[in-house]
Amino acid sequence: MSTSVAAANRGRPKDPAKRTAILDAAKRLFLSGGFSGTSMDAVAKEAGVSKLTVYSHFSDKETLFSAAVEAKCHNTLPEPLFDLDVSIPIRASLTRIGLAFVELIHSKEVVALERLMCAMATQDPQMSRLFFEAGPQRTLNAMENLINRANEAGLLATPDPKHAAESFFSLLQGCEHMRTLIGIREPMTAIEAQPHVERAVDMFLRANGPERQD
Amino acid sequence: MSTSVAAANRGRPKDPAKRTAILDAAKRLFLSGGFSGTSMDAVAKEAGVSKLTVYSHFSDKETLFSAAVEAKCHNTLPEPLFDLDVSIPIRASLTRIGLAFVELIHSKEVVALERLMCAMATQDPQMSRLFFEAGPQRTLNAMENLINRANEAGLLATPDPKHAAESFFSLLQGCEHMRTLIGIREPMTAIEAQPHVERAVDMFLRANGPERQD
DNA sequence: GTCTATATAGCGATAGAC
DNA sequence: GTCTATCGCTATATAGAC
Repeated sequence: MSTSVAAANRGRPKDPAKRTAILDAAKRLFLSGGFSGTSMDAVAKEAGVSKLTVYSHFSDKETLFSAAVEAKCHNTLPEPLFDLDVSIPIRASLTRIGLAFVELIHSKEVVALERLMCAMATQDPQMSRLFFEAGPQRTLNAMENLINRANEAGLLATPDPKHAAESFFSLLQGCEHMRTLIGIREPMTAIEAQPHVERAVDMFLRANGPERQD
Repeated sequence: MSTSVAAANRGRPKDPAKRTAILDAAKRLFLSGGFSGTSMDAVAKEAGVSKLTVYSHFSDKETLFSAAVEAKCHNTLPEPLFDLDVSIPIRASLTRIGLAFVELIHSKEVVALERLMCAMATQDPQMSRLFFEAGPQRTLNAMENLINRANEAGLLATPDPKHAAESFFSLLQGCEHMRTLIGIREPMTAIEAQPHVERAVDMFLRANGPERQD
């Protein structure tokens, strides 16, 4: 009642540039240091503002964390990648998607985000849900649609497109991605990715190619 | 020089039961709360001893953490599981391994450990290395050996046993394991695991079965 | 008596809230 | 910038084994 809209806009307006600077700083620090490993002091310092300014834009640490993570969750493969071109071999289409996927999941940003989501599992699974639906789930859906269209075009003969999409990305992840996640190897380079993707596509086509024997 | 063996054993001996209690408490708390999320006070309380007792057994927090993690790292599948029985169909052998693997990686203990290793990636990758070599790497090696023996027995025709082993476990992990890791679904039940494993074995045999066409 | 494990209390540093 | 809670860690004191 007492806090009317008019009252809320009184006084010196908040600087949107500072809000952006705070959010950017929070994104960097939370992603690399996690929730408890990042202090509000550090965020303020990184953003070049006072701690009070941080609290004036974001009521508490949890709110700032949520805002930072949400802004980082939209890591997906470009949609045009999943536009099926029936005039080129399906193997080429799958290889192109595979290479882009491997590059994505080995990017510094996605690796850091996945690590953070593992940490959030025991604290706030709602945040993980947000991430998964904004990122991986969209990619899975796009792949399933592509498989359906390839089936209709006779390029594939996949009995179960949903599980086929999951198996394709599982193969692309492989064991190397887990090694990268836990920090015992560097992210895959493009040179390393090529044969890895070819093996995954090979296996996928053996199970789902048009010449498959049932 | 001055601290001889005789001198070290003089006086009131440390209670081994308390050391065990401290380690057990540390294992529980560190695995669920992580390093910075677990206080030495909490460990002392959980173990039912004073904080100084904790420090008398483990010189500092890092040492206690290492001891707790090392004690938890030996999660592997039983070795007899990988003894190839050439008298039963290879599909049955693979299914048995697959079910055990899925059950293992969806166990509370392993999920918590993997989450912890993700958090350690940015802090102490040496710990992750320890975990991977004590656990997953052993399983990968055992599988590679089994594939080699199956090849010799004519049960499989796998051109690249090492990569085949990795692809097998990648398929078994699937997307559901990532969902479990980030906390957006419950671990897979045995009922759910059965068809999942069958699909993975199907795909593996299509690529590596003796009747494969090159 | 001598040595050491354990307990209580508290130091210094740092975090988050305001 | 101030306040308070809490962290890792420790100085002092007590209890127990030889």
